[in-house]
Amino acid sequence: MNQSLRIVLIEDDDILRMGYESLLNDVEDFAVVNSYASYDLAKKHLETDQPDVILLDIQMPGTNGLQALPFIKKTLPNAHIIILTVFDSPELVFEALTMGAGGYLTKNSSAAKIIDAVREVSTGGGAMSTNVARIVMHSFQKNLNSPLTKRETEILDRIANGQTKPQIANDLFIDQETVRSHVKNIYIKLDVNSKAEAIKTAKEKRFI
Amino acid sequence: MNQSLRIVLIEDDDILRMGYESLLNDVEDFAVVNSYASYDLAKKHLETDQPDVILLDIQMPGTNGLQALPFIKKTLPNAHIIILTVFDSPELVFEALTMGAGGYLTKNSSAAKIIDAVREVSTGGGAMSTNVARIVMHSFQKNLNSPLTKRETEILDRIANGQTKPQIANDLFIDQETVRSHVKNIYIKLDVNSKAEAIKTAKEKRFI
DNA sequence: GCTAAAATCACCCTTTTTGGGTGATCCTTC
DNA sequence: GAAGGATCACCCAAAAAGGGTGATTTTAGC
Repeated sequence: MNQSLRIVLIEDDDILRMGYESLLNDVEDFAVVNSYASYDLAKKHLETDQPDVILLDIQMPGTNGLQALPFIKKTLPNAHIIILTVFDSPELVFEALTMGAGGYLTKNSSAAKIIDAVREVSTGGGAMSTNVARIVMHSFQKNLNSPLTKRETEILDRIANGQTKPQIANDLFIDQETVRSHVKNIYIKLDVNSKAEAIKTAKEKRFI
Repeated sequence: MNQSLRIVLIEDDDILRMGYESLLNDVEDFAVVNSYASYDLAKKHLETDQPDVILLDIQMPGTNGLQALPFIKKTLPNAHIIILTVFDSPELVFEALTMGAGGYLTKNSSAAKIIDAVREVSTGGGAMSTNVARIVMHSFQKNLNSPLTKRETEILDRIANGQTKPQIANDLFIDQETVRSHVKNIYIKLDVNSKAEAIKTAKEKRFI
């Protein structure tokens, strides 16, 4: 027989929590096993709840959602967590994703989107609302008008990965002096005079 | 009056191209102004086509979609480009996103998803299919079982950003010797003996 | 085919940074 | 009160960085 997908809600707004609960319970193979108004209230029950998916609000009394994330991950390593919040600042999104959230939805998401997202993350997939996708995609975008040449970019990239000039020279089959020469040009173009500044500037301007 | 959203398709499969064209033309405010079987055929017309959104296949005869991306971006800086392909390898996804694609859809996407995506990217939003979202989210995930302490992580992170030990000491208001001490412990924990190796290992294992 | 930009290498020089060893003190947290 | 974490100290030699100045060769755009 097919087991239902076990879902836990952690959301401090009573109306919303009940709304999500009824929404998700109406889905054939979904079962909201429990719902809590805060992580502090939820934590001692999570282990017995054995959720497959947790919908987690960020703003909550006591331990907030992002703070709770690593603890949940630790007690339930196989649970998939979807952040469900009104906030969509890059900082919060990135923190949630680095902490291992499987999804990040803003609360304007449609019922269908939420149901889709739960199903998606339960199989190890990813789910995010379009505004979050925008933020994430933006973070990947490189500056296409870099003043650095291909070779210079290659070398600066290696410097940013901690390689020394001799190592770079060796890897690229060129002389150390050539690397030095490129680095000097990089410094001039970026108007800096040290590795740290070069990396900082290049990252800020998205040249690397 | 409201202008229609001008769309251009670049897709080498005739059947698919016609299918997308008819799908998108059926949308009230969408207008497929032209469609091409390759970028090489499209390039001289793109400027006059003035598309708002371009659906771009990767696999094509001649210049492929990813190679074409920077050129399109250059001639049409305000056009939004959606990659529409069968491939979803991390490498291709990241390359497309760094090159400035506004969306990345795999070809198993439903008609509704494609229409949504076009509308979304046209307003500067992001769009990706769930399998792509999984790849992208995965790339953010940090290892929550790092052997490094908070301070060690902080310091290794700064090393990875090119800072020298004296600079780090200064920024963190601690002595250089303390930084050295942390670095030594980091090297022991990671079983390495240079910055480059430490950064490499830490990035591979997602400790930073 | 010419010209400019990019990539390559050379040698001058001093200062800074690195990495290894060995040890000690002071918190905090369980 | 014990352990792990964070702090600082002093030994040392080797490595790397950065600044200046100049030259050659390759590649790419008009």
